[in-house]
Amino acid sequence: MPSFPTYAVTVDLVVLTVRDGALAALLVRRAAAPYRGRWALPGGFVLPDEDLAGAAARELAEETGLVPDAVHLEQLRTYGAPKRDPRGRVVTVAYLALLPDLPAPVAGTDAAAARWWPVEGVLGESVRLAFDHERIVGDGVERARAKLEYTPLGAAFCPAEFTIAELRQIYEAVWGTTLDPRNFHRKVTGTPGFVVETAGSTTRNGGRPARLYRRGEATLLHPAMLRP
Amino acid sequence: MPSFPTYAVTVDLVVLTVRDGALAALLVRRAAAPYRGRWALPGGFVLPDEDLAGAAARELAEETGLVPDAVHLEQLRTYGAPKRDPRGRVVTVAYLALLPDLPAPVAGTDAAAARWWPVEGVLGESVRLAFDHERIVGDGVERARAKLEYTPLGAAFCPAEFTIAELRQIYEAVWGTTLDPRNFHRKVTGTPGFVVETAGSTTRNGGRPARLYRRGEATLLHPAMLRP
DNA sequence: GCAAAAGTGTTAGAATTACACCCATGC
DNA sequence: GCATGGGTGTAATTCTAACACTTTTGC
Repeated sequence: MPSFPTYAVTVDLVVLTVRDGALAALLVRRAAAPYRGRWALPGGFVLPDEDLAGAAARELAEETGLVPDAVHLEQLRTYGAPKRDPRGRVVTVAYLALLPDLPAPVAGTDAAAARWWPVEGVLGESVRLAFDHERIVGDGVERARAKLEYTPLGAAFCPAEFTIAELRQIYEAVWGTTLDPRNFHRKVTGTPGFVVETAGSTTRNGGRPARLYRRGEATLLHPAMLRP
Repeated sequence: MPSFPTYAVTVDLVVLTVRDGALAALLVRRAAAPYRGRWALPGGFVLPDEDLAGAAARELAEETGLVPDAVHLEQLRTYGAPKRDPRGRVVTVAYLALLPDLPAPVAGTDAAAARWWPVEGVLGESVRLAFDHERIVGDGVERARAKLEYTPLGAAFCPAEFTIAELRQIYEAVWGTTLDPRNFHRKVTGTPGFVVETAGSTTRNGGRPARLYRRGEATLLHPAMLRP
């Protein structure tokens, strides 16, 4: 094997949830240079005997206290432009995590300053991120929006039991649209494996009691639910 | 910045074309250990001042002589399991390239032994690849199959001018199915921006002359063309 | 003329859309 | 009773699937 250049390899996490009717990303404030004081994606170096998904799961657990089974975590894309980190050549493998709105917002151990930011602000002008993280967030959001079309992943944003209207509000927040409640209900309940009816019901949203559902086993939607 | 582990970073290419009615991948025979003599994906180290897509384009040009504009090249996925390369920790960023069937099959400069292999054999038992390359090929093939559904990328496998029937044969080869020629024709010509009619026609496939088309400007198909 | 492939027409079914309307609760 | 949201019915429309049929070439 000839000599070859070496690189630092990190994982960065685009952690998304729906809070207050809006899609939000988890960001941490950088305590050290470069970009000291700027908001950035949570992440860190890949350890020597850890695989990439394992590093992503570890970082997510450190930031949120969540066990990997409870969340959806998938590889997003890898970023490796030569000048993306002023300290040297750093290649980062970005992962996308989709979470229910957490009761204890951020139970991080090493995140003194971590909070949820609406993605509208992050992708607009109101929050400036470190490194190329705004682009990574943008790619993560677009992946999430696309996946809601052809997978049942919208339920990953919901707690264990949820109503169809709550699921619909997830779609509306992620896509930034409104959906017909009646057609949405039929589409979701009529797609085998999308959701499973439970015994319970709730009136937490007012009006007639709504049935509670759990996530189903399906991984793909046929046919897809297209954005309007 | 604390101390951190460093890694070798490579790009590996899943280069696909359709030859003799079958989807085929470009593989090179390894001249050195490990896996000496085994077939593997073309690829190599990312140079210090090169970005990832640039490294992929350079490797592709070295193997095929093709300029980047003429081919479709996209990032596929990154593989970084600790033991995937016995020489040490190597993270590889896989790229997917889609090419027309080349007249001069492999005009590689540094590929003494390079050839096209039908993916059926690569993903079956008849060819054993080095490293985790079989899995990478599998991921690339699945990406290509999926993308034909919702993008006009099938045309990336065709020469500059092609008939609708030739495009249909691409789909049939990639998906391993048969498609109704009449409905396919209507779907392709009826989707704005998928293909653009040219002045020419050809009888190279026998029968009534077929109009020749070029790739259109569209990047997404609405509605998608689903696999049967 | 005949074979072969290109391309058009037509019809039945499936899925989406847009609403009207009824249901079951809290107050 | 009445407001509120949950859920079903139904018709118009669009998209797909299946296949009969016509067109234009080579031989």
